[in-house]
Formats: sequence, structure tokens, C-alpha cells
Amino acid sequence: MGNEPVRVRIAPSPTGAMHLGLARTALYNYLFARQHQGVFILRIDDTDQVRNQAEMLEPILNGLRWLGLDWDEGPKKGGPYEPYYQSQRTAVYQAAVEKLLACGAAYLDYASPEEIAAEREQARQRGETFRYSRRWMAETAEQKAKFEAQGRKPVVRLKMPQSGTMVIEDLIRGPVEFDLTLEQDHIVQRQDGTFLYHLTSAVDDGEMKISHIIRAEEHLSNTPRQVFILQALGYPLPRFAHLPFVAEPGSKNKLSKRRLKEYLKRAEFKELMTRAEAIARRLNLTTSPDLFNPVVVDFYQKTGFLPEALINYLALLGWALDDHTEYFTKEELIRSFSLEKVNRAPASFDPQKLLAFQVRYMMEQPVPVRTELVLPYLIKAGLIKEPVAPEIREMVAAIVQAAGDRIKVAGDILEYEYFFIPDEQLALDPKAVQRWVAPEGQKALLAEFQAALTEDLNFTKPVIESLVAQLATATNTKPMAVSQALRVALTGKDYGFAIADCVMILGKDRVRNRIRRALTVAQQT
RNA sequence: GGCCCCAUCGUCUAGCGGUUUAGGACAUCACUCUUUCAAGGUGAAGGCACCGGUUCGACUCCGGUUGGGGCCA
Repeated sequence: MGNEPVRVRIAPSPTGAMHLGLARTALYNYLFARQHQGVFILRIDDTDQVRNQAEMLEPILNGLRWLGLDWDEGPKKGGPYEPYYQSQRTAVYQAAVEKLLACGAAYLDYASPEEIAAEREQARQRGETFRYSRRWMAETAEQKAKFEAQGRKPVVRLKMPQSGTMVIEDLIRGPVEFDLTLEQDHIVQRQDGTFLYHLTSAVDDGEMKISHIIRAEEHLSNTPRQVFILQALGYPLPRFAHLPFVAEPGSKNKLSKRRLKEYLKRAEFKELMTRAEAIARRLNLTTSPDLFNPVVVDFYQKTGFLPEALINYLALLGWALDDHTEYFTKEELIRSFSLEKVNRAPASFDPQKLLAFQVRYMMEQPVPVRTELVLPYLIKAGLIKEPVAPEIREMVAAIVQAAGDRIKVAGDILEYEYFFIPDEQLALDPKAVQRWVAPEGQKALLAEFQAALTEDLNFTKPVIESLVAQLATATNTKPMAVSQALRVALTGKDYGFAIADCVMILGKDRVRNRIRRALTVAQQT
């Protein structure tokens, strides 16, 4: 293969969602292409002719763009081998089938499904592996005429070699041997003229001069017949690399969108989902498994993950450079990636580890960047207005700063909606009020703090901190009593970040309002 | 059912015959720090599926068993 340019591809079907497994396959293809200054192709396997083609494809295009896995040839990009939609390539497939027929690599078969089934049943009874007898094969005009006179309609079958072995040199698995006597004469074109996957896939790979086929292991068993097609058609053979599955948590099953409910029984999935649902609720997003599913890339985009974090995590799901390097920029991945180091065993998806990567990437962003990431969520939730006023932006930045890594994904900002809602609408947790505000001593503390907030008070964080401390010593209570009373009054909750930060974020007036209101509420209970 | 693939801590993995009392990361647990909640710091627990063989020596090589997965039916 030496000097052949590297051309790789992914060939997804427009399914309306971008599965994580596809994302990882895309990533590995992308990395391999970039590393070799090659071409990354996106070809759409839409032979099933779904309705709303464009709509069903959009999530995949969007997912690839969001992840920064730009394709060089394909939809919206064009390229020298257009079209990149299989539904528009029937002429190519027809020509390929005719060539296969002409060279004897395929034949017209006039058997009825019942006849095939009968043969299969006989083989089964004899305890043999079924292999079609080719009894209704027609290779000459006379045979054709004879069968057609009987009213039969043909399909096109591959005329697979009936002896020998085929060895696929897989770049990840090494040599894989197949016994050709066990291969079936698979149909490549149905009676209605439509083409089967193996045909379209192999023909396109040949036509598009794909040099390396990097795809999921589910295709490994199908490789011999694709190789047969490729060879019969005279295309140079690409190299193959079969990737292990992205598996579901706790098993080696392929991760599936449909089994979300089961995954949610696991703590690590549940935690992620709870976090995401809190965001979705405030954004009024539907949380049906079809539209909001952690198995799908879109989910992470919606909740405010950084694409870099997903990329990094996905890269390590089935590949490792060495025993210690965990954090890679995309450039580093392009430099270090190698198919030889891809694992052979399925790797199960762990949302917790993904989240750990996310936190790391998030915290690497300086506050102004995190602030910008977070603003769209506040706007979408209707907590702030567009355009964002400078003082609001400043306040958000202060929240982001104070929250630190409590804001793990951008959508987590919505946890702090209490800073944005009007003082009189703040929801106070009754239990928290009961404990930290209602007792006489606690009320007195709040009143004292209120009194200390004079007009001329130098309103800075250190001043607030010492105010809290002084108040505690003066009243002979623990600082915690003061800070918790304030916290509940100001945020409605008994947990959150440093109390001086809360005070500073709200500002003197709002702090006064909220203390006053908390005292009133406490009075009523 | 036939064929193919796979098998190191709960999870992702390093390990490509001796450097290994099997290393790291996430998660877990304990302790610590702490003005709540997080975070931080320190530490702990936890694994080579099994059985044979090859070899002076196997996590590493070979065979088998078991288990898991895929493809074709």
C-alpha cells in the first residue's frame, strides 16, 4: 500500500441520532486520516429510503461538526466521487452487478424462497451446513429462457468460490482466516432491482478508492464476501481494521439507545441522567429517550459538555498510548494515534469517567470562557435577557468563579437560578428555614447582620468574611450558625458555595431584601 | 446450529517471557482539611476466567475448557 493516499470513510445510515459508537468510529477514522494527511469521507448509507431523509441525517452532520470531526468529502462538501448518498448511486451499482455477472463472479438465480428454504431444511436434516446447490442458477441465455418460461424471476447472487480459505490481514486483529466452503452465495440484487448492503458498500469503497476500512467488528464476518466483490471488480484491496464495540456498562453488549432504561439502574448512569434532567427541566426540553439519551452525542451538546472532553474520553475507549498519558488535545491524538494500539476487546462506556474528563476540561477554561459557555443556558431558561447587560455578565462571571468545579457541564449554571430570580420569588426550603432561620438565636443573628450592612459599609469579600466571624464570636456561636442562616436566607438552600461569595454576588440591596423576607417567612412558620 | 472475534482491579487500560510484591486513571472506602455543599490532601481496598503444555522462567507463547460478543442462518 506504501504510496497510496490514505482515504478513509464512515458510512452511517440516517437514523435520526448520532450514537456514541459511531462517534468513536468517526473519531478513529478522522485521526487516522489526519495523521496520514489523508482524506476523511462521509458517505450516507440511505438505501433504505427513509422519509425525511434530511431531517434524519441532520443529527449526524451536527454531531460530527460539534465534535470537530470535519469530513473532507461528502454531504454539503462534495468531492470527486459524488454523489455521496447511496440512494443516488444506483447506476453505479447496476453497472457493478452487470460486470460481476459478465465475469462470472455472480449469477442470476431463479430459485423461489420456498425452494431455498427446502434445501436449507434438507441440509439441516442431514446435519450439514447449508450451501445453495445452484440448481436454479442461469448462466446461459437458454437457461434463462427456460426459467423465465416457468414464470420465475431472478435475483443476482455472488458466485463464491467453493473451496479454499481467505485470510484477512486485519490491522487490529492480525490474520483472520475464513473457510470459503462455508460461505454462502449471497444475494447482491433483489428481484425488485434493489441492491444489498455488501454490494453497495464494497462497490463504493472501491469506487471511492478507500485505502483503509476502519469500522466496527460486527462487519468482520462479512468481510470475505466484500473482498470477493472488490477483487472480482478489479479494485485494489483496502486494508481492514475492525474496531471493538463500544459496549454497554457492565456487559459486552453493544451499547444501545433502546436499552437506556436498564442502564439507568446503574448508579453511574443515573447520576449523569439526574444532572442532565435537572438541566432539561429548566430548559423545558423533552426528556424522552428518543431525544434525550446519553447514548447519543446530541445529549452532551444539549447539556453543555465540551466536545474536547468527549473526544478525549472516546479516544481512550478502546485505545491507549501508554500506561500514563490520559489527556490529549486533538492535535496530540492525531500525532499519537495508531491502529496497532487499538484494543481488541469491547470497551464499556462509563459516564462517570466521561464526566471526570469533562470536569478537567471545564476547569481548564478561564472564567471568562466558562462564563460565555454558561450564558446561553441562562438565556434559554429565561433567567437573563439578551443582549446580556455588562453588569449581568459580571455577576454571572462571579457565580462561575465562586462555583468552581460545581459547574461541571455548562448547563449546571441553572442550579444557581436562585441568584437570578426576583428576591420576593425566592423559594425557601422549609426544612432549611426551620433549622437555620426560625430559631430565635438565628433570627437575631440575621437581624444583627442586617444592621451591620450600613450604607457606608465597605462592601468587599474580606469585610463580609470578618463580619461573619465577628458576629459569631460576639454572640458566642459557631461561624457555621451565621453562615448557614445567611445561606438559607439568601439562596433558600442550606448548601452552596462560600457565604461571602453569595453575599457579594447578590449585592447589598438584594441581601437586605432577602434577609428581610426570610425573617418574615420564618415568622409565619 | 455453523463460522468468526474476544477475555488483566467494578470500569477504561499499561504489560508485547525474567526490570512486576502486576503500573496508572475513573469509581469506591477511610482519614484529613473545612463556615454548609463541593473541591483539595493522604492513604486503603480491589485484577491476570480455568486447565494443560512449551520454557530454567509465564499475565505475556501454544492447545483446550468455560464465559461473553458478532455474523450467517
